[in-house]
Amino acid sequence: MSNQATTEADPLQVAKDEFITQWGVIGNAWGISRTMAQIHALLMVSPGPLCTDEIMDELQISRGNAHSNLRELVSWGVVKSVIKKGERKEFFESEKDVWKMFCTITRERKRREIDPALKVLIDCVAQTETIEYREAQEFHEQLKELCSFVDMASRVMDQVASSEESKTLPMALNWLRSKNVGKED
Amino acid sequence: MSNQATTEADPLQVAKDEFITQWGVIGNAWGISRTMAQIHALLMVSPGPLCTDEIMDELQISRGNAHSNLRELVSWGVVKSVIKKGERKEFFESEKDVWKMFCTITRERKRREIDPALKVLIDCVAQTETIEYREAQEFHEQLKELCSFVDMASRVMDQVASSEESKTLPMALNWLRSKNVGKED
DNA sequence: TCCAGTTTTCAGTATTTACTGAAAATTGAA
DNA sequence: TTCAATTTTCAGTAAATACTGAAAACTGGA
Repeated sequence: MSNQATTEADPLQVAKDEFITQWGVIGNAWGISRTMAQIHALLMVSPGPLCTDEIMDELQISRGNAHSNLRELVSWGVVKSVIKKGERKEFFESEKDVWKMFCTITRERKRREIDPALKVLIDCVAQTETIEYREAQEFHEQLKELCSFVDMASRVMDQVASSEESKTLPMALNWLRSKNVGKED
Repeated sequence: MSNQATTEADPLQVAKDEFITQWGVIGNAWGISRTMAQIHALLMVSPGPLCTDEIMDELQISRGNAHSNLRELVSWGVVKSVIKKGERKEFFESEKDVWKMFCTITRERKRREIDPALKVLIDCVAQTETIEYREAQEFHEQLKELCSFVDMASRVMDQVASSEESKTLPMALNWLRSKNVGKED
């Protein structure tokens, strides 16, 4: 069950391993492949950049697997490749600022998941624009609501992703609270 | 490729089929099984509740498949089972208010995805509390930041889920815009 | 109690996704 | 240009997930 090549009982190493393993489980529950989440976790808690072989060794995975998941992480923008001078091989390092990481992921999810959905919905709305019997109009209304909701969500994500301050989240929380007073169940 | 049992060229039916198919594709991109998303779409655009057989027939899927995906949708809270008087079988109907649907899903995702993640992080933080050399402290700091971020996100989701007004999203958009003035790239 | 209608379960199978390991391609130093 | 280091690709395989269909369990009326 262990992901480690080392068998030592260094408490720091143990804690890191535990974190990496659990982050993999979480990632999996979020629809991210276990390995990708583990690589991300490993890079997040490593003091410096790591090369492919170190990652392969640490997580006991093949070169191909490490390679493709690293590329995927880079394409999401949460991991950057760095070249150390004198060294020929590529090293990888994770963004460590949680808020920046969140903004990057938000931007990317919007682009990959929300935008295409919106496009589909707009097409469907257009298709039913001209049909006039009653059931068609109900359908058309339902789609329009979905559409404007997704559109709104898309705009919110744009704004979130471009607000560079990590204070935004706590402030949003207060703002929401103030709008929800007396609504506890 | 068609999901339909009927072959008619009714433009409304065509548009609905298109929507159902596409919603399946979208759901898939979001980590929801294609079939589950399709059943949800079908119920969203049906004028009244449908029974299992109607769904099986419409989407050309087996009873077992329809059954388990319907249970899953019910457990998410986005579909309700209704019993028509006189009829012995169960019917299913989707929540149609988009904002309510969003709140329900937010609540559920928080419970299933955020809460367990937070628990794991808190455990890891506790484990590294007492180790004192420098690298351990960096790791500990990194975890604490992650932890407080996820905790904050969790609270935001709570608030969003309990704000019953569909106006909340547009208002949030304005609020974010006002905080982001002059930040366009 | 019996039974037809209906829901639930689940072993077997199909489909999709993830991973391996080795061969091919690329790179840059000499 | 050569060559060793490194990255990339990809056919084959393993693992995970989704689905089927039929049998078993349940339900309420007669």
